[in-house]
Amino acid sequence: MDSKNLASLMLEQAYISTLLNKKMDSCLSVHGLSFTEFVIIHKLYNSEGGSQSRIALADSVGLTASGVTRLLAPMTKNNITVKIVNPKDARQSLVGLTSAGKELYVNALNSFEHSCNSAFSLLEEHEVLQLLKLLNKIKC
Amino acid sequence: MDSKNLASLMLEQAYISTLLNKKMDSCLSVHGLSFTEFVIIHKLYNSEGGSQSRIALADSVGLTASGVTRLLAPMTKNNITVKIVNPKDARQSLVGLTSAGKELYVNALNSFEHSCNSAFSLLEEHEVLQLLKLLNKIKC
DNA sequence: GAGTAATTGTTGATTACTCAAGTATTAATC
DNA sequence: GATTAATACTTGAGTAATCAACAATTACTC
Repeated sequence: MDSKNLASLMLEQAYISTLLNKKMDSCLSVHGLSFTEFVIIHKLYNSEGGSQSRIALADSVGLTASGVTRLLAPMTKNNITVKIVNPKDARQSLVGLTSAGKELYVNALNSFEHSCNSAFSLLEEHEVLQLLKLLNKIKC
Repeated sequence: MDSKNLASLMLEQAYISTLLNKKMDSCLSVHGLSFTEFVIIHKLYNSEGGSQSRIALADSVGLTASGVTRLLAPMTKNNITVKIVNPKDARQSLVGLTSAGKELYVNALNSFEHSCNSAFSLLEEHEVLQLLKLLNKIKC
């Protein structure tokens, strides 16, 4: 396999990703959310029981525990997320969405999906699935 | 087209990209380079005439002009890049690689290609090309 | 050719992280 | 049951980027 192609792929992927991130940030800014914040509330909304530990959240999002702490502080202050004490393990504090947070998610999801539609509008359905499959073969 | 698939694709892509970025950062750190710095010297090494304006560099890398200025300052101080005054346009200052910079690039490229090989080792050649083609259909 | 607009950078202030070190709690070992 | 190790955060310090505002220069228009 030609290393040159692999290098190009990596560079192209990184380039596209920065641009997509910016696109998503700008589309979500009308809801007062960054893309990362949206990903967090998306994970919370779609997680079993509606709550998760900070570590699990960090892993599932690709952030450090520290990053999650810092991200959640203002969101909790703004009544989007809540800290739920775990009675079985005092080290853990679970994070959940408030009802305001859930509502915010539903609205933001709408904008997000719009923006995804626009970004991927040149792809046929089978290409989307193919892309997903190929991305999942990458070893990070 | 199902919006849910597109949303998943966006989220998956973002997740993989952060992990890949970290992987590249760590593989290049032995050369004292961040991934972004590597991308910069890659563009310079492979650009016609061996030099580029800061704006062109910023665009090709997905950074702002400001980001490029800040990135290049220490690299110029460390004798990796040089500022070349453009006699035809005093606003522009072109950026080029020093010979130390070129040498650094060649060494770093080796590590980078190794890391790409590892990241994409589960992909067949035709899948790599397919992935590249699909990524280029994304509208950022 | 003077005046306005556009381009190319740089800089101060801010944001979004990271890492390393610390605290608190739970689990494992002897 | 005491000690050591591991886990789940949090916090201080630092880094890498952003944006908005600025200066310098060039291009456009009348």
